[in-house]
Amino acid sequence: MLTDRQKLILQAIVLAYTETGHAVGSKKLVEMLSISVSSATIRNEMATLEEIGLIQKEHTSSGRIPSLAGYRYYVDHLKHRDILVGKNDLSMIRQSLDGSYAKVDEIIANSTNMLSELTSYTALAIKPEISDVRLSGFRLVPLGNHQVLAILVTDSGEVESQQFAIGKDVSGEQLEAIVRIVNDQLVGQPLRVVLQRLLTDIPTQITQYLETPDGFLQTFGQALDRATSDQFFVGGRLNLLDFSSIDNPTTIKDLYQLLSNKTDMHDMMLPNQDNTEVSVKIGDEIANDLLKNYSLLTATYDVGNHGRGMIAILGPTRMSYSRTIGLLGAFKQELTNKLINYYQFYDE
Amino acid sequence: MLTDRQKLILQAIVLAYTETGHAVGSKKLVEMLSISVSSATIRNEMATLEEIGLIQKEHTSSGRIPSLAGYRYYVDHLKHRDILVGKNDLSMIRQSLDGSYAKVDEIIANSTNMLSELTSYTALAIKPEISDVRLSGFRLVPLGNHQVLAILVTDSGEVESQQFAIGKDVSGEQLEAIVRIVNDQLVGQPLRVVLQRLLTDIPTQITQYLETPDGFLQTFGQALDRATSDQFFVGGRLNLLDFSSIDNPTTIKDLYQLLSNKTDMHDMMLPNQDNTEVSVKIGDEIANDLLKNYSLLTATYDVGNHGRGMIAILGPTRMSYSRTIGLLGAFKQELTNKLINYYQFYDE
DNA sequence: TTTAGCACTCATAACCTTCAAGTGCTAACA
DNA sequence: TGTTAGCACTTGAAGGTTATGAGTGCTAAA
Repeated sequence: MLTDRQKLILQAIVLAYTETGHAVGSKKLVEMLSISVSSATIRNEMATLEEIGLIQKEHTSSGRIPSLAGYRYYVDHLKHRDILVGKNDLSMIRQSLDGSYAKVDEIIANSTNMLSELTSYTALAIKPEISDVRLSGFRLVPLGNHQVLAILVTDSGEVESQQFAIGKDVSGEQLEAIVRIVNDQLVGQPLRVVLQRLLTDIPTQITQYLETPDGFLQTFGQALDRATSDQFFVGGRLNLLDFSSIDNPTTIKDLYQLLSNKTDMHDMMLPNQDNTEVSVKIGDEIANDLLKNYSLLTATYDVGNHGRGMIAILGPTRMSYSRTIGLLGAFKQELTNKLINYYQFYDE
Repeated sequence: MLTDRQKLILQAIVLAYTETGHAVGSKKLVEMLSISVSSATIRNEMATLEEIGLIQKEHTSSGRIPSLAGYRYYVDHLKHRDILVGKNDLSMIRQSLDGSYAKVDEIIANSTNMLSELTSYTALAIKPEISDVRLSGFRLVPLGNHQVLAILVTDSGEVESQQFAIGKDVSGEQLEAIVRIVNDQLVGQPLRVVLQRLLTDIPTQITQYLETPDGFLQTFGQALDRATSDQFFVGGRLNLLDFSSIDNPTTIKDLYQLLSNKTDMHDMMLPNQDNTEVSVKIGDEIANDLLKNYSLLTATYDVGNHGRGMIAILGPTRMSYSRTIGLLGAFKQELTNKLINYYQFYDE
């Protein structure tokens, strides 16, 4: 258990270091704290804090910087309880979410851009997901010139369309027959079942009406893929350049690679079990070696029967936790409202 | 006019510098050239070349590097006439373009990726454009839940679809009426006319059938926008990190910004008037200050009545011109074949 | 428990030295 | 006239030295 003075010192170190980026020495702390003790006393306290493992030195005679455990302690116990969100920030958030959107994708994509701009870090988002999305509609629209547009609708409200080419001797009746097959057997099924049957029994059925069903099946598969997996958004990738050590360009490339991999990121973003509004993972708490110098803040938003999604901020371990946590929390709130509002229109 | 020996020396300097990145001295040149003159003679020749402005020093006592004019001279007069394209490269190109594609976009996007991988530079591409694309088809497909999918088809074969929401009291007849308006008045018109009328007389007509036509008009506009402007592809953006001076992260950000601006890039890519298969712009020949340390190679491909497009490579001025020009030329050829083949299917 | 005092450590920057690569010039040579 | 050897000179890069300042840990006294 830390004494009050030790807490004060740790807090000051975190604040000063995240702001300036320089290690903090005992004299600086005396100035900052307006506490009436000498620097020697502070030094003694710092020695204790270092022993506990909450702060560390960059080299023998340097000032102290927070250790990962130090950040953790700060986030858990020392940051301001009622986190302040600047009025400016809040109105920016509201303004950016205002306006009419045709797709959820737009709202989410816009959110990542906004979040990354507000924080100068990198923002991630995952669309609202419900556990068992089902295929709720299917159309084939002939466009002329042997082109057909396939349209998939899911019960989560997603619409995916993709064109494909058919042989010139394919008639409208044949297309209708295919639509009937899909409607009878696949509509109403969970997407994963649809995906599976697309690989097993459906092809043979289609073959009766379409000599070369590959184009159609591929199209269908791709659209399905998009409907299930294209739910991951990244904003402000370039901000990585600002806060990553650029010495090694391979690392940056690897990072970019990582950021485009939905499944990896999804796993990493799963929140801690601590029931806080914003989950904070610091350094090696993130399950990926590439990110051991980063922190990941995640907030889960809930839009009722339309599922839950996540928004997250990826920044350096020495990020401004108070501000960023506050911002993410506020954004989550506004986004939730916006989405509920958006869906209301379709739900009646 | 350069003597043969001067040409030889300039060529050697360009080759050595583009390969190693180090300035080339007189002794190195003696080794490379297996010419039976002394380094002093070479030095004299180099002094002449510098006077002419084809090579330059990095500092008083350094070896020489090509000046922009030097690269230009090399490209115009010294590079191998029959540029070699490695068998490996060629088969890679063919392989990457092989396979079936549902959209031209996929072919082009894939091409930029391939080109950037093969060259380790950044690749750009513009889809085939015809001067006067017309709207050739329009549909509205109700999807249930107050959602409607608008589908636009152009006579260049583009298909764009976008969903939008309608009030719950809108009937099928109303939608049909709208389709009729569009079919009667807009289908067959050039896109720019469509775009214009969308801002003038169409809204009033739509209002007769739709109380709040904003959603529809916005959707239509967006889809049109995409059909006309979403034709620009970039591959291997990250390669910029390898060959740009990373000292200044702002510059990298600015570059990225620039690369996402279609119109700017389009203008820069316009080929020189020299009737070569691959147009080469070196350093300040590119009409943008940000790119004054880069070279831009452009090849125009022609797919008959489906228009022309461009593919391009953006790399450092000290790029390997022979190889890259060869590669881009070969790629252009293969891409043309592939596209002709692709369109043939629809043209009959 | 707190503090003043002090010896010690280390990163950083400034300065110097050395080294290798390269140049330009001159004078001699074919 | 073109070529060459020779040489003094320049320069960036690498390595070494030194001074400086910010900081530490420890000791002994208050």
